[in-house]
Amino acid sequence: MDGKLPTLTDVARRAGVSYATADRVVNGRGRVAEKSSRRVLEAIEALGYVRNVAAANLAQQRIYRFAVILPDGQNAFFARMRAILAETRDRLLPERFDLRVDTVPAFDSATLASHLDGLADADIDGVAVVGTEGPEVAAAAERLAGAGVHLLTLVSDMTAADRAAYVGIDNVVAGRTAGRMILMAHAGRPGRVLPVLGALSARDHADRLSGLRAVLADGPQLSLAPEIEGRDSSEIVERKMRDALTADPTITAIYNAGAGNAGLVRALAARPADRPRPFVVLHELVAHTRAALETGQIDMVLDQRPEEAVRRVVATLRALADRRPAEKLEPILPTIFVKDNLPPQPGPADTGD
Amino acid sequence: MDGKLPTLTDVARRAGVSYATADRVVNGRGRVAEKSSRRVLEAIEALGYVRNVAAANLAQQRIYRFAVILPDGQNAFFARMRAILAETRDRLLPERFDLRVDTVPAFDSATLASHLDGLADADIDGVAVVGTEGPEVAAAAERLAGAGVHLLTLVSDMTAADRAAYVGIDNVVAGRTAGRMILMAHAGRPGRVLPVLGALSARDHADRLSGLRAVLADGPQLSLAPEIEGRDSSEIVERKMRDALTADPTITAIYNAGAGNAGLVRALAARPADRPRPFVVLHELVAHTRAALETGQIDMVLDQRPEEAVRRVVATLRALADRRPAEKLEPILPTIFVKDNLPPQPGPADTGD
DNA sequence: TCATTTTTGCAATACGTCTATCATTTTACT
DNA sequence: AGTAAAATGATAGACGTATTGCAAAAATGA
Repeated sequence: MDGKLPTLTDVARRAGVSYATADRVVNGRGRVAEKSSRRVLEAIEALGYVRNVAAANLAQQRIYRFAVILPDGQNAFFARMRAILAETRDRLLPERFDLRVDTVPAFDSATLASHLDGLADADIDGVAVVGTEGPEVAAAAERLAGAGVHLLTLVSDMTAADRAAYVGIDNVVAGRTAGRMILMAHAGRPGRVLPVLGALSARDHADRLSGLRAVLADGPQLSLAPEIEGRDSSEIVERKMRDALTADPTITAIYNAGAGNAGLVRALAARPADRPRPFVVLHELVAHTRAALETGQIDMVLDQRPEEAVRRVVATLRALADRRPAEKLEPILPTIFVKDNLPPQPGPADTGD
Repeated sequence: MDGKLPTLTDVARRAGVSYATADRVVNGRGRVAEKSSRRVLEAIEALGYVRNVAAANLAQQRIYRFAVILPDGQNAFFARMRAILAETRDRLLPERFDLRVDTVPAFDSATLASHLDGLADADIDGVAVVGTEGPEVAAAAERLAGAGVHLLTLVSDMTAADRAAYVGIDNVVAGRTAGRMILMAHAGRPGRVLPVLGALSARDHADRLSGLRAVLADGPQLSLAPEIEGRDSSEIVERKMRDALTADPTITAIYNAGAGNAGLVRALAARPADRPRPFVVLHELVAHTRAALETGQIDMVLDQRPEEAVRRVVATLRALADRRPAEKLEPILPTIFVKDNLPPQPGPADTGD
């Protein structure tokens, strides 16, 4: 490890070929005899040559152009995601990343599709989109792929579409984890679990619920109440939750696979004073779920770590743009928050490198 | 975002000064009139200039030379850490990172100190070391700082030393989290918690234990058994654990803040058949803790995410080497594993970018 | 105003890779 | 052997920044 690292010129000299030939080999331009190719590869091996990406990027005037498309609205989770993206954008500017963040109306697959079409002409290398089902979107995704633009799904996957990878948590696993925690919290005693979700048609919510069910089968002393569909709206969740708690006084645990948690907490606070509070598991650490944890109104929050998701989006899109093999993308593991391991700030801030 | 980004030449032209003057401003070389400096900064602002790090690194032939020092031994956790470091090293090679991983005898502060002294002469930019207390180490750390080498502590902090940052989990929080889980698993019923640690003199273990104690105070129905000192050895842990379980049949939960988990599981398996298994919380997801989770011999594993630690070490050392402000380093949040959210492979593999 | 100091401009070289062109050599095939 | 095709060599400019030495200009002070 003394002085300097070998350059491609060193490799060429050692292989007994010209720089041009060595370059043809390492950049796979073809038109190289098998014998020369082998000698170059041997020289690379022997010298421990590694391509200098700084020099390469400079020579190519490489600019990575990526876009992330998020649904609009006042959703606290996506607000957090947006903040993380803004920070990531600034951090990556000096390395010639052009990371734009676009917003489209939520659940509007037609608008999303036309927005994707717009990106195909914008000289973009890769796109990450929060998956929305729909034939228009699938068709737009296919057109994108045709235009050489790489596509990832973020947070929520979509089925048919031609996406390179999904970046997000495994929602079945998340539901199973919630179920395991609820099971533990009953310590073998009987109980009744009330599931809440946004809509049964939302894939991620349905997955979480099925994970919950699978694990609760381990504890026959636990029964499941009929699920509440809250449309991710605080008002609807609050009203339906009040009704459910009144109708069924035996409920010992609540799992909300969706949003609308502010209403859930309000309904809980309004329960009869003599009734013990059920064990409550929610998703996403944002201002109000954090507050509810701190004050002991709920017990646990599963957080899908948007920082990690953003980091993986950038890493994966970059790998795809470089035609490198993208790293294996295992699902992100949700972080489990209780009142005792809350990070200093509203949301956890991971570092990136 | 059409064509190309502004260069420092563009900035100079716009500011009405020469390239040399603009360069003096951005690189703080002094000898620039206040007026010129202001005009350059305005031009930078107006054009949105960002320094091209690829070009800069190329021109400077920058090589980041970092070293990580790990304790030797067959410890499964550090074996995992070593594997992650090896992978990180390969991944960073093309970006001109020279990341070496050294091994020193565990708990041998004299050898560690002399090893650190060796690094001071090795033209190294930064070092991360698993903290070991001791005046020799503190003195060596000071000499390192004097030689302009940045020092981080990793996994385990050390008190007096002159380190730039600590990268690792907050062990008090980890203990509190374990305590909260144990509390939940008792669901209000009485119980007795048996704490295990390597040694009371180990700072991280002691911190975890104090966190546990703090939270268990919330549940007056839970009492604490006298802690076992297992020296992180499976044999010692097994023997003492057998004795403790025999002596005190009322134990309902076990928390091992240290290592030696293989012995712990063996002792558990040897308990009288009629005795219900206590609720068990351990640290670090490695092959045998994972297996014990899967087979239902234990309930929960707190993992300190060595991948994240390695990523932060690299990011922080790089920032320090570049004389950039290092990002705020919040403690790493341990991941909570139960049998339902285990990653596909032996250890969780996060991606880095 | 003159001497001195400070500030600025100019020019050149280097970093390692990419890209392209053109001439030359080697190989393959009839 | 002769021709076509394939492979190789030589070379040069570009990318944006760092770094340096030296000359020229401007500001400062007496």
